[in-house]
Amino acid sequence: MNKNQEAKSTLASRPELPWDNPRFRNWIAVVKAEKAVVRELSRALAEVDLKIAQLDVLMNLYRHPGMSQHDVARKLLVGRSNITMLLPQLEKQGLLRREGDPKDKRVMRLYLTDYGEKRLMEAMTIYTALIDKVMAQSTPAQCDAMAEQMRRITEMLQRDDG
Amino acid sequence: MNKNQEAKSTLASRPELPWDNPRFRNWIAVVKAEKAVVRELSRALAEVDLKIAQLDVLMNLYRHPGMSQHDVARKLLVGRSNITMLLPQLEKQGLLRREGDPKDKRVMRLYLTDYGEKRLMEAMTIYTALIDKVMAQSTPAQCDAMAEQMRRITEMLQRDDG
DNA sequence: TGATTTTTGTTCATGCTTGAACGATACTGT
DNA sequence: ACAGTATCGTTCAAGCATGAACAAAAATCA
Repeated sequence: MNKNQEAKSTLASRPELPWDNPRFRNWIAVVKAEKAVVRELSRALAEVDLKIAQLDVLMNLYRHPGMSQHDVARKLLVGRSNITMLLPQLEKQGLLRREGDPKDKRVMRLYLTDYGEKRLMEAMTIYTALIDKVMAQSTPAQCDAMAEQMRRITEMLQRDDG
Repeated sequence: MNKNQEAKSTLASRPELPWDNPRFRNWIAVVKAEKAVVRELSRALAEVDLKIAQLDVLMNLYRHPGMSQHDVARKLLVGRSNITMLLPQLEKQGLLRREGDPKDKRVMRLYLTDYGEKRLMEAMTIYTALIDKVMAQSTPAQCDAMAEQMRRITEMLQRDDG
């Protein structure tokens, strides 16, 4: 392996290295776990021939039928062009349909088809199974506490944004 | 603004949805928070003209001077080709140098330059400042507990991998 | 030794995401 | 009504990550 650590005399002399900061190490753990779950989810979703980005769109359309492309983009925190280039694949597969809004000819309203809903349900079965397995690593109370922390973080950063 | 949300009657009629699963909602909170922090970190790192992927490489080289490209790729959970295409930018900036290993002519050993170390420290100042702000949303005990959960998750999924 | 298999890094084609520029449409204020 | 402004969706070029295919160099083993 690699055992050339003698250059670390410099390291020991440095005060307060980021890697010794417990908060920093804790955050790294979050990133790693998120990456691992996303990776696993990607693999699992291949079984129903869906990408995560596509599933995100379908999920939002299920909850909010008739969303505009702009709405979806904002909800998913991606650019509008991203949605534009994502939709043709989904439409070609017959998962959703786009209808021009008669009130505002600029916007396209998006609706899940029955087939799209069926495929969404298949994907969600896979998704929830994975999340159940992941969250089963902790007690429900711990999960709730963790989620609460995460929501505070998100809220704090969004506050800084605006 | 836009206030056309009357399509919500449909929502109430839907039975037992994944979105009502508390564990599922909790995980979504994790993903959102992670995304928000990554987004903010990207913006902040622009000040020192570094991408997150580049910083990841520099951080690992600081801790393990002489790593091979393969080692770095495995550590960062990315493909080897990714590293190949990442290095020229860093080398051109004078942040690191590549040396062929005399013992094994296949491998290229990577070392941070003094300048690279300096730039790394600047970036880490920004990084840790952000993480401190983020983690300050919870008590140290809560952060530790959360990180512990995350480590269990990562470990569980890696076990499934192998 | 010589043949086979692994490993390391590179190249290349592909796909995803972004941001800027654009046309069409709607809104605002005078 | 009209000129200026804002919004929605599209297009396009650019940046990044990925995986397959490849050449060079080790490692393995008969």
